[in-house]
Amino acid sequence: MKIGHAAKQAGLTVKTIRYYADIGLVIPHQDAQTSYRDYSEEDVAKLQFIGKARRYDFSIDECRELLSLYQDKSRPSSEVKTLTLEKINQIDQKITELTSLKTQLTRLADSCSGDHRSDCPILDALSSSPERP
Amino acid sequence: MKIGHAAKQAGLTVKTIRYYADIGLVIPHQDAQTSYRDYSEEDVAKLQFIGKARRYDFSIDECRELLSLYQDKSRPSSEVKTLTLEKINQIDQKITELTSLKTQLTRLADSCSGDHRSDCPILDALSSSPERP
DNA sequence: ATAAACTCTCCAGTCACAGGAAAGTAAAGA
DNA sequence: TCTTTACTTTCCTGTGACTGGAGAGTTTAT
Repeated sequence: MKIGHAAKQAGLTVKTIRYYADIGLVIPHQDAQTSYRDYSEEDVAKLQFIGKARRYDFSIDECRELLSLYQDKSRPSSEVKTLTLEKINQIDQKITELTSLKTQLTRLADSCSGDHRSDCPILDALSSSPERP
Repeated sequence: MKIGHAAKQAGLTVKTIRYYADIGLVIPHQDAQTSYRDYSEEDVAKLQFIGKARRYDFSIDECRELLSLYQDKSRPSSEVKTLTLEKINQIDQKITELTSLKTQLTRLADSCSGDHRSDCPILDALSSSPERP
């Protein structure tokens, strides 16, 4: 099937799929006559797999790893689980950072009257030295 | 003062400061003889300001805006507050997304035995069509 | 036969820098 | 004074994961 069709099936853009072919993530058969990419059902399944993993915030390299695990019928499930737990930790850490950031910004915003006057504790906090956010 | 000194004062790297000069964020005086950048105390204060704002997750463009508000002594504080509240909303949205992601991944990880056997519900979930994560 | 829809490759841009090369300049020590 | 070391300059490339667009070729529908 041609790339546009594959894109619809996989829920990705044509550009993205071409990019995945370029970086060797999902390499379709190439029609010698037309030089059109030709995607098999299996290719589409891989693309769907990647699309989902990307939505779960896995990087391309992690997708590559997951894909090879996916295709290796004899690998232990612990490998996949480890990768997933690592990803959960990364996400957790990011959430912690963002939450702290939000707390601090909220405190700043609360301290600012936000009216027509020019006096602004937010800018004061940003410009005060030394570095004590 | 020269760029290395300014970098230490501001807690940024030399590379970063040069980049900020390139994009017109903080443009120092240029010594005609040596062609060395020459940073004033005020420049350093701006760099510190930007460094702090960046740590608060403001983009470069938002920093540019904050900086111009910072330098405009007559602007109303409401403008700064609005920008800050928008940023808080962005962060909040990101936290929500990540939390949902974490929940889903945790559910997947929990369902996987993670042992030597090859059977893996995580990969099953990633490869199952249609798109119901 | 023609027009619309699709595909191809190649190049540039995104964001906020970091790394590194090659060359010039300044400060410190012998 | 000479040399070494430390600093600075510009320029180019690379990052991640694509997106947008140009210009050309191909297929399908009318």
